[in-house]
Amino acid sequence: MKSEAKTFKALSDETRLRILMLLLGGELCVCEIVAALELPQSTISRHLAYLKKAGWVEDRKQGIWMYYRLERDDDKLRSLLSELLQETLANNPEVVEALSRLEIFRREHLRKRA
Amino acid sequence: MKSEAKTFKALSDETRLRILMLLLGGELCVCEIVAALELPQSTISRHLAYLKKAGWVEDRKQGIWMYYRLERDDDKLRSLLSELLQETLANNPEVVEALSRLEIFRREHLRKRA
DNA sequence: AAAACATATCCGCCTTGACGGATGTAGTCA
DNA sequence: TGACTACATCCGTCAAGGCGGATATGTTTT
Repeated sequence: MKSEAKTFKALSDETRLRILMLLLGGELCVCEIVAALELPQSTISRHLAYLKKAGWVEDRKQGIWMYYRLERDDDKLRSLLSELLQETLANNPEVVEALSRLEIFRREHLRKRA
Repeated sequence: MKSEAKTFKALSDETRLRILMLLLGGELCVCEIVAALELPQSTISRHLAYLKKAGWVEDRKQGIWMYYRLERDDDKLRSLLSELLQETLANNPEVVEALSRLEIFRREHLRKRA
């Protein structure tokens, strides 16, 4: 029961919810999340570390960048919650806005990277 | 988005998860929850107040007793989460044990009340 | 080597909330 | 009225975790 509480706790912060909503769209590096959410880099890194420790995300280093994506294991609670988040928050204005800022950022940085 | 975070935060504590699992079975008074979970009354009352403030439960006073039940409004997130909890934790050993202690307590206090 | 960038972590500060014994407040019953 | 029960709240204590500027580390580019 402790692990379930921990899983929910990861969702108990607004910033982390937004990060997860972004990651539902696929892998992102830290600077993309920073741009999309307009928050200090240290804040984003801290929350990503939290999400990783809680088992929600995994990371991958590539050159300068650290990419984060949703963890794809067989944890039942987390997969159900992912669906539920998609269902409930996909059209949330704050999420939509963040996704739009993400697109703008990507266009500006016209994929110099791989 | 803040309210969603708050909804999840209510689920981020083991004791509150157990209380909610008990309430999925129907209305309960505080002393029944205390008996089922074997925790100090002040602890249970505190968590119930938290759950009420977070919109998860509502209460009803009857004589000496204070009855709590799951809130039945049309909050989509909460109703989905209730189903999910039922699905995920109904067979959890700690929950099953608590339910059994609840039954014993009820038999001992052979419903003097209405 | 130096400059520029991406990221993680450190730091001090502050708020939230968990704990449970003790106390206050009603309601009930004799 | 007095005793008993159910419950909420107060209290002091403590740990977790939020914030963001500053700093350290590592990578790439020139």
